[in-house]
Amino acid sequence: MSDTPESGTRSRTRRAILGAAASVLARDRGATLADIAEAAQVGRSTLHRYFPDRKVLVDAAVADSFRVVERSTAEAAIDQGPPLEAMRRLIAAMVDVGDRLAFLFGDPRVLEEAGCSEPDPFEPDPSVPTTIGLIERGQAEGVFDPELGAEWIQQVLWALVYTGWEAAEKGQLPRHGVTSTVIRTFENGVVTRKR
Amino acid sequence: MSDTPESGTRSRTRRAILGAAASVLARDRGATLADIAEAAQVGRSTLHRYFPDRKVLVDAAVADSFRVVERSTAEAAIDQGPPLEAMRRLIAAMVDVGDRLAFLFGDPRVLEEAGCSEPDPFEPDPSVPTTIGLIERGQAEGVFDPELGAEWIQQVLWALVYTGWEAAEKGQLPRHGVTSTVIRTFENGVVTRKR
DNA sequence: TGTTTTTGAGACACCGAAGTCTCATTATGG
DNA sequence: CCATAATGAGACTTCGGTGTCTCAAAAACA
Repeated sequence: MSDTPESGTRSRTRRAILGAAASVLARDRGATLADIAEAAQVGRSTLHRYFPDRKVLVDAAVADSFRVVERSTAEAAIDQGPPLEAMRRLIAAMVDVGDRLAFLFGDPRVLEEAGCSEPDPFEPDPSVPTTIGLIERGQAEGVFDPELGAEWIQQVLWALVYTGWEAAEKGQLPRHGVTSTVIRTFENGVVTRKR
Repeated sequence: MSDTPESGTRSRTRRAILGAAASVLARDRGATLADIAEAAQVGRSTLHRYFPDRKVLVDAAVADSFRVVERSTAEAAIDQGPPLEAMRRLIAAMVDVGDRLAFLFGDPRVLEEAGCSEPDPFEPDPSVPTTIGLIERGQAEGVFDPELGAEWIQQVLWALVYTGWEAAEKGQLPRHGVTSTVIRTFENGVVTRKR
């Protein structure tokens, strides 16, 4: 239980590896540990020194990305204000951490059950506002389509953010336009409607 | 050029392998050739007999899935009738071949450029109606949001169909409800609107 | 500067999947 | 029913990624 605070150098190296892992694996699952080490500008030995084996690394990267996404989405304060506004803030926050999200999105285990603002399949902390909560609130207020399941809407949210990130990644969409495009699509779909 | 028509048995086996490959790889890239062989109810030797190495198999499976998707979407006759109706038929057709689509969707090479009704990055056949064509027609007629890029709308289409397939796969959505849910979401997004 | 920490390069064994081959067994079709 | 086509099981080799270890160089720190 007496965890030495870890030197500044070490924690910096650790973060570099975790970030590289998320980034590389987001673009290519099945990437090699050597690939990740290279992206982190670190020797393969060093990587193994911090993370004994692949599983440990991926687990840590998942947990880390969760924290990053959580931090970002927490700032969106999705339990505050009108659901529509809150959702827009949430989408912006998600796009901001697109690569982390893409990584999590691509991981089979995480993909299973996806509560966005809660740490994994742990028991949901009632004090932390969830995406599902926001969606249900919006449905209750008649803002979000009540005929669609809340989980479905959440899946769509993830899918659209991911698609936006991917489009930007491929240069099909300008970085700065992703958020507004995703929001517009998420809210209205693709069909033109009067008012 | 003199390709022997191939015996009925052989072509049946070949199809079984290709189908199994698409199905298995859709759910798990990185699946083993042994996994695929098992799913195809075929010995690993037989698989290698038909497809010398993994690359050849995957390439063939991609091409085959393309044909399947193409066949299905061709029946939707997306160049006929009102764009909205045509799009609904297209979505239904895509959902019908969801696993093939999921397989293609998950393949890095195919994911690059995605003309849906044309055979790969080959030069587009002007006689074959494309998804992009349908979208642009819809935009011209004012049915689809003209402020969204046609490619973006296509990406969204794929993403939603994929998400729907995945939801059904996980039992989150009943099979029979996928098409209508995807259509509804695609057209209107998730926000409730007056008329 | 001297000491300790941290690192990178390389050598090595290990393991699982891929690919090759043989041979006996089972279908298929004339 | 026989000849041939097709298959499956298994033995075997190859190959690439993984994980372990050593040692000298570089960086951090006091």
